[in-house]
Amino acid sequence: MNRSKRRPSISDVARLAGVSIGTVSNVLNTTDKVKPATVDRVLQAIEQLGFVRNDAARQLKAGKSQTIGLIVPDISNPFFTELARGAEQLGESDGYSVLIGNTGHDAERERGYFNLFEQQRVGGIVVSPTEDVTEQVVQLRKRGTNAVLVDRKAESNICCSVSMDDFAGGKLAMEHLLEQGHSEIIFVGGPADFQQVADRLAGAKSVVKASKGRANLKHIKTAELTVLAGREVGQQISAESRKNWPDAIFAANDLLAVGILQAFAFQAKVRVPEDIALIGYDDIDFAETAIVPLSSVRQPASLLGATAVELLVDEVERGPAHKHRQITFQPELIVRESSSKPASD
Amino acid sequence: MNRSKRRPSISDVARLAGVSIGTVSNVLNTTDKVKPATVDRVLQAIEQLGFVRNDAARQLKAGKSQTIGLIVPDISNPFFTELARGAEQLGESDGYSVLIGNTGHDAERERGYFNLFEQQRVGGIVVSPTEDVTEQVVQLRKRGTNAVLVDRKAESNICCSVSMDDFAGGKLAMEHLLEQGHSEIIFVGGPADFQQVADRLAGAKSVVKASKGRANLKHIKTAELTVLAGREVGQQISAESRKNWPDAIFAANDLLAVGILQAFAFQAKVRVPEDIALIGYDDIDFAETAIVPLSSVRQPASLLGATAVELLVDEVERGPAHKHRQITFQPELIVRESSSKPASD
DNA sequence: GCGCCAAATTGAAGCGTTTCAAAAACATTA
DNA sequence: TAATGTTTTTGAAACGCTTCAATTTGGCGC
Repeated sequence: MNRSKRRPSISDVARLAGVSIGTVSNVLNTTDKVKPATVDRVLQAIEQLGFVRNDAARQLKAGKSQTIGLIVPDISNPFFTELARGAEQLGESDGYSVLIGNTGHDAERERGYFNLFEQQRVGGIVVSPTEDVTEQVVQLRKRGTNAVLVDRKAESNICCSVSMDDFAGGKLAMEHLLEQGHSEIIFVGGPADFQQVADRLAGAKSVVKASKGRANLKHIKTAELTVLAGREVGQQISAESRKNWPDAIFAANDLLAVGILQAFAFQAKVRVPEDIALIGYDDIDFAETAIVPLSSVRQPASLLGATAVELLVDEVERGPAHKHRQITFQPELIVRESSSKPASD
Repeated sequence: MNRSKRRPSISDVARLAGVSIGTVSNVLNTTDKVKPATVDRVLQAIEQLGFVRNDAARQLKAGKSQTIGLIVPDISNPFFTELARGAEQLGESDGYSVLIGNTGHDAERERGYFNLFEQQRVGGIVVSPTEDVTEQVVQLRKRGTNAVLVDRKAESNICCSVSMDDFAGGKLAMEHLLEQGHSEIIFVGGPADFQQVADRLAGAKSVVKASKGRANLKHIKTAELTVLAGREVGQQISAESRKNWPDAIFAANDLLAVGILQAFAFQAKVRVPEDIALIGYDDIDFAETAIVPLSSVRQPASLLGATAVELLVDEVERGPAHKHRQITFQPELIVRESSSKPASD
């Protein structure tokens, strides 16, 4: 109707209902100390005026908001979509909304979201960091905003963190490949300064070392952890003459593995697993339904997100009684067809 | 340090810098009417105290926030991820942050986000609706919050909308399949009450009708538009005896098409496009890199999102001068291998 | 030193809530 | 009826910011 008019406030409601603003506030917050008849009158006035509570004012008074900021490097990666879902679910059950900030691996944008969330006085921040955020977290905390690291281990005493044991995951995948009788193996992944990638590679290397020459590991670096990057590597490998093919490929994540799979399938030259075995990492939903069901190292992404939020909420609500914890989950090997021992060979 | 202490406010800064709070505010808002020396002093005080502006207070005063709420039914669908990206980019260039609410096709959650966003006094709401939101939008608008529909056409006069011509898209795909010489065609998709799906099917049907008996269209309904649902349909079709196979399949979106493709490839029975041609819808990034590059009907998802935000911002900023518009984009046929005419046949 | 103008700074009002001590209304008992 | 206890209601004081009319300061010409 009259779009220019001020939106009705709590005091407009009070006036119309013939009560004080304190009473309206009590009704809004469902305090049980208001007489039912009064409640009705107030609700009616609210309805009539189309009153909607102003969250900014509420927050200003409260000093804190029932919101958690989640910063992730790449929301289009199913691992993070899943992680976010876990965070949202646990947040909701504790009465928090989760706001997602997507950085695209850009440190600048990461800092932008730290700022935005701090200005909004979110209850706390969960971050899967792109760059080293230790200093930022320390500062943030000094100013009174809590933070929890996810998918990255924190230096203890700084803050809580929920991470995966990527080194163990790398070992798991590599040991599996060796057990299957493979010895010439290629690790595909990058950039090298992604901690997770580096750890997985290190885990794999440790197995090679322990095998005392029974296995050999090469590393093909990629600029990204995407399907497209995987596809390029796959084409590159299948273009080699057959004798240069590895026995197996360990991809740093499932997106890469899927890309490799696509390249192989498209050219119909390399058969998986008969010619080259393949294992990925993350066990995204898509792995199971890939053209050849993909072996992978499962990370409980949803649980990671949920646990991070849980720790954060604990910190926010228990205050000084809270103690920082570094939780590390162990990954789990999921064997599917892409890395199975050739049946008849 | 002392985490219990109140966070510093603008007046703490003012006191330390020896100026009035008005001046501090001017510095924060980079008004040019402050002497450089004063600016320095204030900035130093801000630094020293670790002051961070309280956004709630700022918003309360302003009455509006520089935020736009975006409500989508399924953020894990690349179409919506892309749409959101477009919305974010345009929003950012106009100085708005975009908050994303994911409903999972749940009308209850959709209403929840409407409420949340309204309480937060967002600048406006962009929604790709799950249920009919006409009434909600009308109410919202009456109370002073603007909204724009995306991927769904609005009844004119209600609000702006940015949609795709799904009927035309359905025609496009179908005409292409007929041109390739196919006549027995299956449309895969559902639920039937998704407007987009219904429109695409209607478009396809209109072509069949115009063909005067040259073509025949069946409909296999699915409960979701996911890879998994597609896979099931694919298995079902390939399980049929060869003579019951259709010439071509038109999938209501690319996720379904990819699932179908997977089922066919896995069982190595049906060849695409030699045995059955396949076309999807959306042209998600993944379509091009699918195991058989997937023909599709391109929707400029990013542009949809950006345009919706553009209309919303126009409405918010120009107020009464704004006129509602219903923008409809035309989809574009993208022919790839999955539907090409068999080379030698 | 004076007057004048522009530039810089001030400070109080107000945004819409929540909170909480105090007041009012009502109920119960002596 | 008065005294007492209990349930409701009240209303003013924050919360931390922006705004803007009013005031102060500083520069300049005379």
